Amino acid sequence: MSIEACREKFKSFLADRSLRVTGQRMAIFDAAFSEDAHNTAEDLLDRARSIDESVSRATVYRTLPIMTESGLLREVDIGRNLKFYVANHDNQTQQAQVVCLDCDRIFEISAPFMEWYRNTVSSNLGLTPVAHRLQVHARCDIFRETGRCRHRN
Amino acid sequence: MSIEACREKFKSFLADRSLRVTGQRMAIFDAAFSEDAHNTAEDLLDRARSIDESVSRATVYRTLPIMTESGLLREVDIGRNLKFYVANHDNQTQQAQVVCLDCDRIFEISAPFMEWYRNTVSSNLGLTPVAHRLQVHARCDIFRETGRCRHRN
DNA sequence: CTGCCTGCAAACTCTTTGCACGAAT
DNA sequence: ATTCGTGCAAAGAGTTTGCAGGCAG
Repeated sequence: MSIEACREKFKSFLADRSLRVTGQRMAIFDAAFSEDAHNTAEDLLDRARSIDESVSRATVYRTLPIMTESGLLREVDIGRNLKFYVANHDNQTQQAQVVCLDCDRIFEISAPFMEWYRNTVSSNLGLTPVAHRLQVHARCDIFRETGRCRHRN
Repeated sequence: MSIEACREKFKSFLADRSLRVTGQRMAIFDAAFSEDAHNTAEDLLDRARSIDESVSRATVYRTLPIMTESGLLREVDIGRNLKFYVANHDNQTQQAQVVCLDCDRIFEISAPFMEWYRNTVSSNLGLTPVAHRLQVHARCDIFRETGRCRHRN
């Protein structure tokens, strides 16, 4: 989906919930969609400020959950006391991550079987699945030995 | 594996690494194995202190990574800025969690296909898998409506 | 005009760290 | 006797919150 379409979708989402379409919220949206990467809250604060200088850290932290709920942002938590946020152009939910512990990269991969798995597992327990997380943490031997690999430098 | 066997295994692990077998470390071990539950560091501190009053928070935080590396403890991070620790009697690594967002429980389930999955995915990227995480977050409609479900109360 | 939204700074939670003392080998 | 382990308290990182003023609807 185009950024413009996502932008409109975000505005609609806010309107539907009787939330206000403020300059700060749109600056944070633009920051998140200006780069397809794994951004920290701080990354987004910096980038949002370069669009609208008045954006504060508090507003970023207050806005990220809203964008996450709208489905336009995916929250990626790889267990490092630090969350990453990824623009979610196509409302994808069947993603998994491979986290390289050596070159420190996060690779997004699709994991279509999660749809089936989470339904199976949850219904066995009488629960309704709402989200899942699937991650593989790995090492890059080449990077560790040579200081570079095909993923980073 | 029996607690006693695990206890000996922990002592061997420490010895092999030239780490000392201290009263505090063993108290923390005993705290972790005294209850098969998802314990926070604070839970384990309380319990360890009831065994050996001198145990400090710092030592708990310094010991948990050692126990985790030994394979006798599993670290469970469900994305809440708070880690849980589970005694790992049988060196299990193919576990997944179902986290109920309503009754706030964590269910451990086995996910044997992860062995295959993590190998497949990592080798596609030229990486060596070292760990994985698989979680399904779910809601319990019955609990939300009635305040109780078959899992809690 | 009304009440949600905001920036600021302080508070919070969990975890880590520097230091001097104490205990395991 | 050495050296590693420990408790204490302070620092640290990321995130949340109370408040008074500002702006969207």
